[in-house]
Amino acid sequence: MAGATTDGRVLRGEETRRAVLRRAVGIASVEGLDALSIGRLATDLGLSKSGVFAGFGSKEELQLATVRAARRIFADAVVTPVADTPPGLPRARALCESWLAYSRARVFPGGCFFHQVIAEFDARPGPVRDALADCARQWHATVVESLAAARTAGALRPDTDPDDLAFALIAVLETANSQAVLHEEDIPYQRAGRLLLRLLRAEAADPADPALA
Amino acid sequence: MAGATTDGRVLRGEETRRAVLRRAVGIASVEGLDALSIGRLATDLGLSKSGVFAGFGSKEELQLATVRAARRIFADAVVTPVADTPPGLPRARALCESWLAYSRARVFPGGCFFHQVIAEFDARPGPVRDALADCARQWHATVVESLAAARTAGALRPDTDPDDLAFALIAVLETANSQAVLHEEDIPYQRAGRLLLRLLRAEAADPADPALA
DNA sequence: GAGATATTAGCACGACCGTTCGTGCAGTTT
DNA sequence: AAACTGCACGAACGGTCGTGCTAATATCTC
Repeated sequence: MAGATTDGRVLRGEETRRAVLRRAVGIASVEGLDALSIGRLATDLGLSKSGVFAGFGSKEELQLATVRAARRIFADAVVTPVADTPPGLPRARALCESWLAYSRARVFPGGCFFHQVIAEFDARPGPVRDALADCARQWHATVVESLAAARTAGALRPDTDPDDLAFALIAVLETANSQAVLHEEDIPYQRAGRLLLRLLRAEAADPADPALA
Repeated sequence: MAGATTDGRVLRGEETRRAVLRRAVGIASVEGLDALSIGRLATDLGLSKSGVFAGFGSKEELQLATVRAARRIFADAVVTPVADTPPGLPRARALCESWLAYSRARVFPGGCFFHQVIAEFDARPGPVRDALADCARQWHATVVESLAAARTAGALRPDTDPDDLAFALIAVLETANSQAVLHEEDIPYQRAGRLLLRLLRAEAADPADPALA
């Protein structure tokens, strides 16, 4: 009972699982979840194929675990850092900047993990697609929330539709990521920065709001 | 000499190549270019694996041919239909509407072919990535051209940056496609329609321009 | 210590992969 | 009619895939 949390065996297992997933999110962000192969992961990490397999039970479970791992990394890289900026418009802006930095810094080597794998699975019904849809919904909701808070706080015009605005902001972010990765340029990020500000200013109650400096 | 164009053998060959590519673009738009397998195409079409292979010479050449085929389909579905609408702002708007209709109608069963496969290959250098980058550049240039024409015609404000505006428009289009496919909804398309108009109006010299009705 | 338990290794399986080869056949040329 | 060309076929190659087994090896409980 006392050893339930200190069992060295399961601890070791979790550690290798983590190692596998660390590698898996990297591969998947570049080549997709389908390119994840158990044998390749095993070779890369000096493990046996059956060892990797045993840690997940099936390829689909490996894919789902990879999505969950990426979700944690995304949250840590994008959402958590803005927790201490004031809610409302400042936080909305911070979220966008944080996302841009996340893509630019290649937190995942292939750019945004979710852009890659959502495109891969969006037309393929199944548990993986469902998990990804959930991630997308939550991220979207996070942005919408901050915009709604900004509106109720009076920083955005009352007739602003937070859903529409969030859609536009996210569209700019995703497209910046996509074009920057595809053409190996920085320009899309600069463009996105300008456009985000313009979109927010267009809906701001006070266009000279210091949060949009 | 006279028979150069009536050789029934090469004609038959081209026909099977076309059949293969018809199937290939469909598969690739849903599952990606990597999911194209020569054996699967052969089985689906009642051909032999080696027959399909011989028609392309390598898997990569099959992928490139698939991209070229998709490019033609895209041009026919999106660009060609707007050739008879007047250049400038009307054509820019028509291009966007045409793109939206192309995605909505599932000209490719998995939504926009290029959204799918660009996400798949954007971080993987090679001939396929290069070909896709070319497609993206050309589409982007098409939109920019129409916006630049609109500006020189006086329909857009002189300080409008056609590149920025094209980026924003394309961002809205791509995101509508992505979300509509992922969540199996129509709402993203409606949102995109509204946002496109708002973006264009914001840059229009005359916000009441009949082209933006 | 002995014994229970959880993680890893080794090995084999059937299926599918891209690719190559030799062959048959339909159409063209002479 | 004979020689040639181009497409498609079937069989087979070496590899890799995901997935089952059965040991071997750590770690915990007693």
